[in-house]
Amino acid sequence: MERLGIGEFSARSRLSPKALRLYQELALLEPAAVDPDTGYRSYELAQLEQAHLIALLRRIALPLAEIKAILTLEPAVAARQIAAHWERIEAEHDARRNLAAYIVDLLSGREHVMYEVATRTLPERSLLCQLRHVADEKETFALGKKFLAIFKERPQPRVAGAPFLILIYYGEVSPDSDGPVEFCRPVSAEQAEELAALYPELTLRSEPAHEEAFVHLGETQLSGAQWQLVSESLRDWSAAEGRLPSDLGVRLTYLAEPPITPDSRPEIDFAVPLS
Amino acid sequence: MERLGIGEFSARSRLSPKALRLYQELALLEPAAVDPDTGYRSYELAQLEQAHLIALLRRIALPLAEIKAILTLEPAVAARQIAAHWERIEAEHDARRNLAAYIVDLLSGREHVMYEVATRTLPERSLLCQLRHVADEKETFALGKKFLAIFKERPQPRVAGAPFLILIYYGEVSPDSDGPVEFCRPVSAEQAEELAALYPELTLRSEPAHEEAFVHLGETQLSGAQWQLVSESLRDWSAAEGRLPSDLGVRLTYLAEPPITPDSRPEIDFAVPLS
DNA sequence: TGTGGACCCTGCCCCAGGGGCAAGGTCAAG
DNA sequence: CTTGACCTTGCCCCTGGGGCAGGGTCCACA
Repeated sequence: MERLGIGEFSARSRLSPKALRLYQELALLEPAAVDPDTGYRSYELAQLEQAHLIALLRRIALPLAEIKAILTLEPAVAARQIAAHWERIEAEHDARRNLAAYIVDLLSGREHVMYEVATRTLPERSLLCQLRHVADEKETFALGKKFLAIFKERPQPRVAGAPFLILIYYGEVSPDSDGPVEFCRPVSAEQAEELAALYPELTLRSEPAHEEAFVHLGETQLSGAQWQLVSESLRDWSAAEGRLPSDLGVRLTYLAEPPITPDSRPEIDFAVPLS
Repeated sequence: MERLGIGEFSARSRLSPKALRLYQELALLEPAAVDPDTGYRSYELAQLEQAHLIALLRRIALPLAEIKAILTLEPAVAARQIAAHWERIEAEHDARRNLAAYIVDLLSGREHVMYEVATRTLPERSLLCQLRHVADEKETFALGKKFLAIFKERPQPRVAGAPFLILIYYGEVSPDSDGPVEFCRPVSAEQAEELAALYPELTLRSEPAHEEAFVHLGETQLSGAQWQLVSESLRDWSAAEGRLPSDLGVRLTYLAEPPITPDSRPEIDFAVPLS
């Protein structure tokens, strides 16, 4: 069995010796043997394959922790994971692309198409809510579906004219910041207590009357790219009107109940409470 | 003039206080005033604009150092810089996309289209060379053009059958690793000395006879995506044949002199010397 | 006039994914 | 035996902040 020193192995795998030592420490790629006296590492030829896979995965910016997980999987499963991961990267990249275009337009003095902002006053409301931490939009969608399913099981008349679902984002939903997001259903004040008893997994809270600025998005799916532009529109409006958003979270208001599928395009408002 | 504490300014600009302190330290965004006794920072409303621009630029992953440079520019110039920067990001992303697809295919057990590898033996050659550090492909192209221009000024007959330009990459050409790249023109051994005198800006060196593995790319422009696949093809071949590349740099061989324009598609070989 | 709570300060350690360097141990060829 | 190439560990550096500790400030309320 041919053995390679770390230098040889480094040259053949195109991974630096430093990186190889790190991968050993993280149990990503263990040398075939380590001399107990000298500490010299030695690798086997067959390990080049794994080393090469790691190098490839690093080149698409996969974190070492995820690489470690992927190495333990069946190749076919690993392939699906990587494809899914790449899709997320692709989505983030798309959002950034639109933002870059917006910035360039902004600095060039070109006008960018913005959304129209209006305000509305809301009365005090009773809400049945569920607070959740989510890492990406897909998870939000899945949780939203589960939330709505709760009401399908034990259906209750909705408050007339009220949205059937409100998503309140208390923080950015992204890999580095996981919300939280609150899923809410407005209920009538009189029935609030008895309904709350009916849905023990939900929290009843009431929201004081307030004013909010909103953008009507129509029947659409809110992509990362749109999200950027919508929040820019609100920022512009806020600066022009001198009205400041309060810190109560940004809301997506679903106005009419559609059949919820990944392709459904419910009628949405994007809103921020004002202080 | 209304002043804001760092907390207020942070909330309005959506930059964390920590980030604001960092930006002050880096002279990116200086507070309008700093209380000499307490160290309290205060900002002016008008600074929100700059803060917002910084936040936007950070969201497209522009490094703070580049943001600092951009802030000093005319908006229109800044817009062009950002557009150019984004184009580079986009190119890198494209290369990664192809690589991701390749990895997924590899792990799925699907066959990927690979390039055909052959070998050839080269005699000892005399080369007139210029070694340069380059950060991206555009720079390589620009320098290659300048290199060829040298020979246009003082034209010399070429060695029959030899390529008119060889690019030797001693390291990766990317933002974090800038080559170096060597631009070479083979010349006949007898005339080498006198030609070298004619081109004082070039270095004369001779390369020993050797064998190299190569891929014929035809008339094409080598994109980042192709580059990945070509080097995978050579790696596969190397593993299968048991022949190892020497560390003398990867070569692009331009076979026939075309008119050099950004759209030209000269006939190219991609080669690695064997040890 | 105190006092509590909200702000704010600096300074330190932490993250990934290594790069670079220093001080010292090892190995093979001449 | 020496020399140079190779290897080891350990430490500090980079980005762009997050988080926390220990301590100072500011304002409103009692």
